[in-house]
Amino acid sequence: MSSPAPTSVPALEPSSRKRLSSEDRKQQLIEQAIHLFSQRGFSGTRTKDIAAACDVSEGILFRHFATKEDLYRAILESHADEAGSHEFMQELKRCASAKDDRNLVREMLRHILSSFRDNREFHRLMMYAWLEGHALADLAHQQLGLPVLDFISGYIVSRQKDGAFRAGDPDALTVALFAPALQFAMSKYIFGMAAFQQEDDAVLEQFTEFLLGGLQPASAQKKGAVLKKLGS
Amino acid sequence: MSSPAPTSVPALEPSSRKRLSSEDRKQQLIEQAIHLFSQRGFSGTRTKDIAAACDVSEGILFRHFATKEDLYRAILESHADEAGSHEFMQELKRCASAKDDRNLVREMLRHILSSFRDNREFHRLMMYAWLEGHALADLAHQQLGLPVLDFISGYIVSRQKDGAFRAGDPDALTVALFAPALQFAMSKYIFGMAAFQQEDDAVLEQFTEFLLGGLQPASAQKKGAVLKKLGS
DNA sequence: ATTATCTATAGATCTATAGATAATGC
DNA sequence: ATTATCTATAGATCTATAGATAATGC
Repeated sequence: MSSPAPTSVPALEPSSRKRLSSEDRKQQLIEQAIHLFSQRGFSGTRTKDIAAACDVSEGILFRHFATKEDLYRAILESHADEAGSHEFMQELKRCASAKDDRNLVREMLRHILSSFRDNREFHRLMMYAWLEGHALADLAHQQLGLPVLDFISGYIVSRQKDGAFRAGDPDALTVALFAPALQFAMSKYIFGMAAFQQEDDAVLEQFTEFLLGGLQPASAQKKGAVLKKLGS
Repeated sequence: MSSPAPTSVPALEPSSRKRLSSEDRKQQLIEQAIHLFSQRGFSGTRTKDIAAACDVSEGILFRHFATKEDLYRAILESHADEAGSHEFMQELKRCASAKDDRNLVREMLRHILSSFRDNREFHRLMMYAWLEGHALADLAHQQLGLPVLDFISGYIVSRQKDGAFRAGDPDALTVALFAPALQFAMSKYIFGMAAFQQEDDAVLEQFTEFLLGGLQPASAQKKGAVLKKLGS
């Protein structure tokens, strides 16, 4: 006990404890909250820890956000309209009007993979929100997810009319197109599963060719459904 | 206010408050815990609520499980070895030795869909466990998931040697095969997304044909990778 | 003068335990 | 006699608030 630890020492150098503007502090709180909520979920995260991560007292947190739930909402809303998907949708439309199936599929998958890679915390958060049945998960999906899904579904219909894609329920085919990249990205970036550490670029190419194959009309394939159906 | 509610009335008829054997009560607690944990996650669920769902006091819960964490472990462990996947694996092997690709894929998808349909609470729980980084999620995956993944991956390799499946990384192709059914089942049964309410049997057939198409070697398809590659 | 911040604390809730009580099985 | 159960409560933790203090901008 040579150096009796004083109980109320300011832990950090005072210089590091800047006094931020209301807006800056608010943003910082949101930022740290994303980080912590994404790791432990809403009910697994303590307001105390969020405040500590910003090096302020809890009182400050509740001055900016009346309740913990308010803070959560602010996060989800802050990302809900933050698209970056504008350019992405433009790119998709370019490919679609050129009927460039390969690049359309590739861009779709690339977007999914990079979105999860670059915003894994947000996606983790959204997954918690889905599990917890938070209304804003649904809202975010309607704003971010559905437009893309609808567009792809529509493209499939048009290409089916061209005879370029197999017949079948466009919605099911849409799921089938998105699923591999989503599944891979979730396993790798959200769940951190050990078995999914391949490079994004490599699986991107693999999936693209596979999916294009799946989209081929049955008649374009050597053997398959037709023969089997007759046989059984 | 004709019948003033007394404050400490035994809420239910005494007859319904059976005194269960230790083992029965334990099972009941696990059952209700699955139900509640799957809805709100580990930290979102109160031991008080679990006990109440079994119509016993909290003390009883802690007599059976020393800590809340212990109860959680007991749940995950109770399902970890509960396979039912034995017959499933047998069926897969039958299809594999007959080189019946279509039925193999179909059985795979059917198993995924029915597993999520019949055990949605368990799967929700596992998803929380993954997000929360619980070690037992990884354990369960190693016991339940990996064997199947490895088997499929091995089958793909063998069929590639036959020239029946397209070339490519077997692990990536395995993901692509599982992904649509997993994605659909998760969206429908775990997240309860409004857009995924199609019948399992219908999407099962759609996915099966699509995936078989994706597995076709490039040379078996009318146009595709080869021509495009030469062109670019 | 304004406003970001801290300290201290209220009030609620949550996990876990101790000791008393009542139902069951022998 | 054994053991499942309840009641009551300790001790920790968590959200949220009130009032005092100190840094900033004018």
